[in-house]
Amino acid sequence: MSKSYHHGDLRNALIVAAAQLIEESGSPDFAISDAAKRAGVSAAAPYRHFKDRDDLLNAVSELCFIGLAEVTEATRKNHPEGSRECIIALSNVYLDYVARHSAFYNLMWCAGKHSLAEPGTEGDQRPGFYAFVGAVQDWCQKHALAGCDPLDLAVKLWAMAHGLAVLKINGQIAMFLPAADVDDMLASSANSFLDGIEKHHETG
Amino acid sequence: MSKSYHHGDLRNALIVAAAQLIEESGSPDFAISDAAKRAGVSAAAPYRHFKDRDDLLNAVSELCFIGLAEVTEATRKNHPEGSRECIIALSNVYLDYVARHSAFYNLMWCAGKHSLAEPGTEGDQRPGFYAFVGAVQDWCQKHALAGCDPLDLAVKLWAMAHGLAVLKINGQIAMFLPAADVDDMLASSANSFLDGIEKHHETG
DNA sequence: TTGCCATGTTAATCCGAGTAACATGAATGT
DNA sequence: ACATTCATGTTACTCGGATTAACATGGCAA
Repeated sequence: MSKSYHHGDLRNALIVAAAQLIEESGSPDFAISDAAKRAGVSAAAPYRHFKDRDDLLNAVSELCFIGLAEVTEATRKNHPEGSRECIIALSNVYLDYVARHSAFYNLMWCAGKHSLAEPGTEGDQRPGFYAFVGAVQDWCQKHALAGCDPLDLAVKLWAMAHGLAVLKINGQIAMFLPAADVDDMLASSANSFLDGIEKHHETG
Repeated sequence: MSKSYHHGDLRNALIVAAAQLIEESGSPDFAISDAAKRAGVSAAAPYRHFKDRDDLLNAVSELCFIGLAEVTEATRKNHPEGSRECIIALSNVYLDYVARHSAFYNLMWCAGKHSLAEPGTEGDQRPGFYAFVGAVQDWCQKHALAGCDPLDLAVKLWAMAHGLAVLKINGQIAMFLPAADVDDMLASSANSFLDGIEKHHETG
């Protein structure tokens, strides 16, 4: 029989269903009961696998972070170590990922909504970022910029990509610069920034 | 009598009550009925002034944007025209405003939650940003950087400030750089960026 | 004064989150 | 094979809060 009393993989089915509903509606305000229906179970079943709504949302969020880590790490491998190109590529991949998953933006980043997973735990959100840190570290070493902190630099570049992503998602870029290519903006932002860093180390 | 059947200024009272509840709880998930209670009216009264929950939330959001525009414009007036200092100060004021109103962050910026007001209408969110654009424009002229688009530059700097604000609000900065001063990070980010722009115009 | 109608009120309805009590069946030990 | 157990589902609630319907008040204009 195709439908047994026990689902078998309901937890994951619910996460997928929730993700689909979020993507389809463009907002995280779906009904648990709809996710349950889509997974073919009753409205109460989800509570066997998730404490409450936020718990399910967190699981979806983790999925997103895993996806982000994957593309980020893959990108780093495909670019020369220590190259500025690698840093820019990572920034753009980040921007694209965030923009393409804009419906999940609130889940992933919005203030205090969902608890950040603790470092070292399954949902640790840092792996994706550490590809970034590594690339910046390589670049610093290659360019003999011993004085600068790669972590600090990485966070600044990250903020740059993130800021553009948010403004893009919210339509602010389109409002002020209708013809702009956000990828280009990010690349030139990062380039100017890195130029500035290099300049500082040449003259200072 | 102090309490008449008709409130007299219920619309504004509700906006204020909602803003208070959001600030007190740190999240925009307050109950309409609580806002009504605080304004001293019944739970259904708000619907005479707001179509639905989102409509009230939008009104609160507009209030925030007005506040942002005020501090931004004031800051611009208090700094030398065309100075880099003015640009940095504006960036920091922006960062501070967003961080101090983090409970309102979702209302103001989060993806598609609330419609952006149309240009020229009462809730037009651009005035605050145009102080920024103006400062960047002054700087470009003063430094004879004729080739660069001030609007483009302004958006990039804005994204920088915004990105750091988001990462700060969400605790990401604290996670990766526990000792960091985000204001300093923003200032040095913007300085490196502007250094890079200048360098480009010197050499290119 | 008389009536209008914007603004309030009370009393529903509806929807969706979460819980309680019961049901099923896969796995496990005898 | 058979009985027991417990994770996982089910149905049938409760509850809060958004929204609406029908009625009430009173400021204001003709």
